[in-house]
Amino acid sequence: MLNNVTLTGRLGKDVELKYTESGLAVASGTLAVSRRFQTKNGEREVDWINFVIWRKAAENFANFTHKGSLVGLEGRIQTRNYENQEGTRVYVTEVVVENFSFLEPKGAVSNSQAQSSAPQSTGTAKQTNPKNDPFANGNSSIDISNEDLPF
Amino acid sequence: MLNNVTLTGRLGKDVELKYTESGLAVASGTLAVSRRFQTKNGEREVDWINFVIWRKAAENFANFTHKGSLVGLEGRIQTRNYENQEGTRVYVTEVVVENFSFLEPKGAVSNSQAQSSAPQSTGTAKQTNPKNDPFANGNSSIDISNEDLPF
Amino acid sequence: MLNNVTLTGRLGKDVELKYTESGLAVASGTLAVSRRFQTKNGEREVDWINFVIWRKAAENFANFTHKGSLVGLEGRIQTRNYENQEGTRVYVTEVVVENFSFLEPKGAVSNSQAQSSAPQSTGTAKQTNPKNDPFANGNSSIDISNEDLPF
Amino acid sequence: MLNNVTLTGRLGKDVELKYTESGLAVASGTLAVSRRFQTKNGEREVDWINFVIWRKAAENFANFTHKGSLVGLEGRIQTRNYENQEGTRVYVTEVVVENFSFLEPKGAVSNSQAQSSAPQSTGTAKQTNPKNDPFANGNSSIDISNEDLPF
DNA sequence: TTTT
DNA sequence: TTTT
Repeated sequence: MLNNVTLTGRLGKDVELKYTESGLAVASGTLAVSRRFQTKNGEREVDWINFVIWRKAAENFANFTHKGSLVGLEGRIQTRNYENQEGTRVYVTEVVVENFSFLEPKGAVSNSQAQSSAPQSTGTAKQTNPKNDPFANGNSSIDISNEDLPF
Repeated sequence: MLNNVTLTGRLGKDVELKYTESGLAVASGTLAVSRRFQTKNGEREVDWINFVIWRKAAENFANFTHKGSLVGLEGRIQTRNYENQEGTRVYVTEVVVENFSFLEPKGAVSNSQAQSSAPQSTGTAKQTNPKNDPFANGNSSIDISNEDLPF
Repeated sequence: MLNNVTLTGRLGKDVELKYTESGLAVASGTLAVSRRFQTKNGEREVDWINFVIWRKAAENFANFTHKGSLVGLEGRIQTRNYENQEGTRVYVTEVVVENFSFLEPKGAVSNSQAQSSAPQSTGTAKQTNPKNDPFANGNSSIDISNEDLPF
Repeated sequence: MLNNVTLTGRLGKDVELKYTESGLAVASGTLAVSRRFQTKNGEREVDWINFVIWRKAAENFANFTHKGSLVGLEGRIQTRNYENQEGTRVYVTEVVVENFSFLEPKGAVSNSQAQSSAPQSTGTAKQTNPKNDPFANGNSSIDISNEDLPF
């Protein structure tokens, strides 16, 4: 069945990069997407949309974004559920990202490198220190060979 | 910001039609969208995606669909949260439908009218008894004047 | 950059299956998508959208659809231009399909097999004779291994 | 039927703002959307996608964008055809924009005001001289009342 | 809590 | 638990 989502927005915080036991990279984050219409009182509400990215793309995304980054995401809606510690079932809806696009003007990202502190195993993103951002205003797949792509 | 969703799938149950205190119609339902890829064991997983439809379109949708109907939905992802009876915050992600399309072959819907039992105030959909489905394989907005459209 | 299209509609004619010199399968077709809104005179206009599908998916699509088939398509818009015989530049806009979904009820496709006449080289689709349609109301990727997928 | 397009890209030139005889504003333009994948020779191709925007939104869009602006567009694919001066039929595929989003960082637009030269009747956009861009990184509908919206 |  |  068709299942297609396209979003632009800003990262609510740094993306979180983890690895599954089998070694697969997964980045998870939440995107702030402000609504088209203002409320009567002139405010603009925001939808906070959770997403995940798999494999090599997860690492790329983590390395070139940070809290506040403006990005575009394409993917599909996924639902899952699990039992939490209290024994109640929790329902999760999130976007599985299949393509992304960096929408920041060139240079904007490098500024943010300072706040990167290279955490380890379960850590937040930013393990590497890209000097320049080749993706700025560009696309997601530069230098990503076909084998690397999870989709 | 851009926020766009397109889905096809089957209704997990009859849509639920309610009215706000101010008299606005709202239909809510959940769509079963089977995934593109099978699991290793040859099964096909399903995403259960919640959605809401507002105003006149809600009534139209409720009147011409039922549990199992094949439909297409267009809209945007919305998130909201509230505190439940136990005092814990519940996070909801759902699709606000802005357009829909009936994908059933003509005649398929009328068969289902038998199982309709016309509940009242808070009730599930199917308040009316359409003899034929003018929307079958067609579109959502037949006979819907501009004033009626919530979008 | 983001570039996402989702469509449902009916095939204006049988899809045309060809092979590139390097042996790649390409299916091309046109989808009739009826518009949401009627004109003042109560008619519903149709957009005729050209599309192409590559590789194994092209063959699957060709084998399981025919003129009139109700399908869902996901992909991206592509533009290209070439010089025709008269030396004037022709601009083409088409959808490159990355995923599709058969929306016909089960059995609907087999009826159409009769009109299939298995043409050769440049020919229209339908080279094989599927008895049943395993995809009906299902998805595009049954029995398609990862190697086969063009996306 | 479903017909949904989402794009991000840069305007190939200033949008062209015209008025129909009945006084409806129409903006037309073309968006450069660079492709996800590079060619073997390391280049990134671009799709040049034509679009139109109607009514008040057309004027807003024209006033706050210029050649090179980074924007997001949502809408649907439309096809039409007409006979040109030479008597040959021309087929047009374009995106009818139903929502848009400015993705430029704040301030970026005002820089471009200098190159605006406010043409008249058939002219290119930029009739007004917005000092600030209230839409920067924001949304399309600020200060647009419901009556103004073409969708 | 789910559909074919 | 949030972004500009």
